[in-house]
Amino acid sequence: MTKHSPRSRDAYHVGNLAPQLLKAARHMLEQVGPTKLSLRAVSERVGVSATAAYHHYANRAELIGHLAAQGFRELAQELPTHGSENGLQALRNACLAYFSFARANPALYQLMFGPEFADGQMPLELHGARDQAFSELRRIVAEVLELDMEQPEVRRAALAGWSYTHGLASLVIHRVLIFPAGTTDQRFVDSTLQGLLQLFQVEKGT
Amino acid sequence: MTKHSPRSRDAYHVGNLAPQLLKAARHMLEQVGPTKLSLRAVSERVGVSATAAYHHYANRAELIGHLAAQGFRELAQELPTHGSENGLQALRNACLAYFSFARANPALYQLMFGPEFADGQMPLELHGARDQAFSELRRIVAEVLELDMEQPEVRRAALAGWSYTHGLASLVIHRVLIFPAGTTDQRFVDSTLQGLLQLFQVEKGT
DNA sequence: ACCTGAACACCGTTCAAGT
DNA sequence: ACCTGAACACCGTTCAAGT
Repeated sequence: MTKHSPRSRDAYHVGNLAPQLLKAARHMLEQVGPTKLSLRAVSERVGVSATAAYHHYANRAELIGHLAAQGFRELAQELPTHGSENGLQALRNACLAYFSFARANPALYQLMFGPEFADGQMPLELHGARDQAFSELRRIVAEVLELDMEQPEVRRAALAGWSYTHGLASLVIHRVLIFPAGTTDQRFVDSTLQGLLQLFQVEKGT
Repeated sequence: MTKHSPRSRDAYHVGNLAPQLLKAARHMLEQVGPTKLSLRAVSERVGVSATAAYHHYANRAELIGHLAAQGFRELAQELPTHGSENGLQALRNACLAYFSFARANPALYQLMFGPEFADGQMPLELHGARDQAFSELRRIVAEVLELDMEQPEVRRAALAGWSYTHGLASLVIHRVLIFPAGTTDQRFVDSTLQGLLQLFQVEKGT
């Protein structure tokens, strides 16, 4: 009969709210999409008042900033191309890993590269995580080119490679390109890479 | 003294509201960004009640759908690479035109490729305009490859080229890559294209 | 046919107050 | 220190009503 008795959402406060909010947000993100993820809904899901989140995150932007940072960390982890025989293989494998990550976490990927952070303002954590992911890419490209990571050629080539892969992932995720029904990520990435090669074989001839 | 006298917003109704709303929306889009463009604000700007728009567009999605379609039409128009000496030049010029369009209309570009239309649902007009823009790209690639537009090789190559250019534009627009201060669109596109070439010169050696 | 105002169900965010 | 409820300024959208 005491006031302690749980009332279906387990009373007053929960303990470590911050990570719980993050987890709930991550889960809801893939359900409702990056633009429609609301603080109020996330709070309610955790079983806490709508304003409780503001004691752990400055605002919505900071919450989704953490989400995006998490995404970049996971992406950076999956990039390393374990056992690749040669440069071509390493590049292809990185491209494939990148593409598969985006396909597996479409809403998170949209958030990571979406307009929410297009203005300069974004959490430091996010900026760091993003740079680290790009570093991973540069490392791979440096190996392929057999140059030092800091060389400007490496930077340019990494940037170009990132553009290509990001573009492919982005177009598929936003359903601008319809991903062919009967195919695997691997086959699709390979086939499109063939297309790119063909475009440049012509260029070399001129 | 009649009721006809204009009251600063010119009385009851305006005439051709639909295009006026579109125009106002287009203008506000670049100011507030794709996610924050609101029907209410657009309506107020035109000087009309918040609900008036619903007599001309089914909902917000349809309004911004028209906006995006307009974007694809303009993009398709700017792609044709008038006088290009050879294939490489044509490709580069298309890439540059595409990139410049995105840089000149960042919010519109974000809208065109943003999550708003990632679910299957989008206006027919938008779908058509998008396909037409892609057709333009295929035509250019077909010329470069000296093949028929309908060939699957052309489709794949166009898709790859689109991915690359879209990726580059998208990363710059979302400020993932910081566009170098002292540079022009032309120099930036050329430099990055060099990077891509370098990446593939290695591949050819394997 | 075209537009308005009130209303509903949502948002993000602030602030005084409670434990 | 951590959480809540009421409140404010916004949304999209519906609906009955006005011209």
